[in-house]
Amino acid sequence: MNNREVADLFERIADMLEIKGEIIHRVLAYRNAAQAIREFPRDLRVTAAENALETIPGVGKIIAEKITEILDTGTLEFHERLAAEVPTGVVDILHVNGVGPKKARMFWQEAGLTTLAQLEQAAREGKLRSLPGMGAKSEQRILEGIESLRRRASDTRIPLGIALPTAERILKALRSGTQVDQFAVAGSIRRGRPTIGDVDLLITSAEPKPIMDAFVHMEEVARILGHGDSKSSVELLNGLQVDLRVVPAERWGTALCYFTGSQAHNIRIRHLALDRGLSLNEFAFTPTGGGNEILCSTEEAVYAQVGLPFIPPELREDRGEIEAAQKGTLPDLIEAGQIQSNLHMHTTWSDGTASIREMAEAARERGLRYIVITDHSRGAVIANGLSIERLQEQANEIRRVDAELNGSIRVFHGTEMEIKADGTPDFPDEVLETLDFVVASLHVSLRQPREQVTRRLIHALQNRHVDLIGHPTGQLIPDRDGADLDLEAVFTAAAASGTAMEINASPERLDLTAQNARRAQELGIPISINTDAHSIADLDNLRYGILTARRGWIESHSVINTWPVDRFVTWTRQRHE
DNA sequence: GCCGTTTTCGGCCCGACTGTTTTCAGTCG
Repeated sequence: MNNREVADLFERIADMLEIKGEIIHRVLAYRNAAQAIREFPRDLRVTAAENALETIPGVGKIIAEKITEILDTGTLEFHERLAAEVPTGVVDILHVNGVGPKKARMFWQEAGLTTLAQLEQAAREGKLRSLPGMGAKSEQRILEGIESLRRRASDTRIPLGIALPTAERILKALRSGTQVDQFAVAGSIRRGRPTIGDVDLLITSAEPKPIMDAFVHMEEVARILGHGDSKSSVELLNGLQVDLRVVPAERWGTALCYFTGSQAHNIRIRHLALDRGLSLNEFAFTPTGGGNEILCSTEEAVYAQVGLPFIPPELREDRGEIEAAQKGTLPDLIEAGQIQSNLHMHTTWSDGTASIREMAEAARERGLRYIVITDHSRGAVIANGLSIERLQEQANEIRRVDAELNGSIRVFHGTEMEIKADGTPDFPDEVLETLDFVVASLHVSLRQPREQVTRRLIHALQNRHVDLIGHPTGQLIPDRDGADLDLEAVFTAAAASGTAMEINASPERLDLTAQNARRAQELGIPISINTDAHSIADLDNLRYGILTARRGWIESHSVINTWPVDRFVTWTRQRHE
């Protein structure tokens, strides 16, 4: 089992324990462990072999033993026992919006409902309203919840590339015609997480009521989950849940911190506040011994109150940012404005939609100084990969466009070369050495055994013509896990060869992940942030790559896209010699 | 079940909203 499957199993255990009425803190312990495992940057199997599972925060002796059992046997006896007791369908019922552990248990124990279908039928027939605390409205709510659950079952978390533009569009709509003063997208979008559970919007306004009304009556709202003066929630037609909160301007800082999270980060900040005799919530600091609230209208003021400099939202995951802030060693994070180049993009020569000239001009409009055209190589048949002959023809066109643009932006010739299933490069050395820049990527046979797929990448890294490994793991968001790679071995090879590793900015890739990129930077591996654009519009995906890099603590000195063109040319020439 | 510079016990976030309740329980974030 991989990390995600282990995490899912613990999440399931937490569900079943909660339905059983287990004390909430034991339930939360399993949920915390599941979350920690899901985000753990290393392979659990390796960590288990090192006997280091208990170094994962939230994993103690007992859960470590359970992880070991799962990894050794593929099952967990504790889970089997629970599963024999709590029907699977009751766990499904727990996931219906509006149903919590108490109701799931009541439906099961009092009404004998053990599947979603049974619950749905009972609600339709009006049989739930006789149960305590239930009425006609709750039945309706449950029916809607079941429908929503089924809608979400196909696409669980929403990619950042959908959630962020949606959030910005809603804020823009709310701001026209109403009295919105300050506004922000908070939550995991602001932290740049690759997938989003729901959208958190925060505003200040002297007159919130009309804003709330406008919000719940937007055209794209599928249903209203809540509608109050300070908080409203809706579900959009695309399944995304959006929460809108109105806060007083003088409490903007505490509220924005609180709703940006992460939860783990907030808990640490609260503890720092408690050390100073202050309790902290979304409204204010309050002296624990009594006394007046301390209000913060900015996030800077919140951090200052606990003796810290401002911590950028992308770092707020309790992954060392608080210690770094205390020591004054917060990273100087990469910013979009520092990016001078895009080293991975496609044109109509392979599977892109724009010409070389169009891509170059669009890149120039976005402030870039140089680009590399990297169409697919011949092995990528489905993507109209270039034969050696077409590659040579393309070289002529690129030289021509580069000359025509007259230095306003430089255009270089590269390839995104297949790393074939047998590990051999798709072009021979004598072809590669005619190119300015070579990206090598895995597209096929990602499900090969760990040793084999790892060997393929290492082989590519040892080719002196290869400058960059594109989207190293091959993950697709939210559907496909990356290849089962020994990334530590891959990184060791990359550090030795000086080959760059990509943070692919396409919102469906975001690969390397933030945590893997952070590790790569630690090892001194050059990082490259590229859009892998297949169209002009895709060039705007750079923002997702920047967010991911910042989440990975990436500083500008690690990113080869910040280099002026001379340095880039010198670097590639030296590598190819 | 986890955790620890108030450490081996006793905490672990709590407030808004909803629907049912006739004063509050359950859910959610």
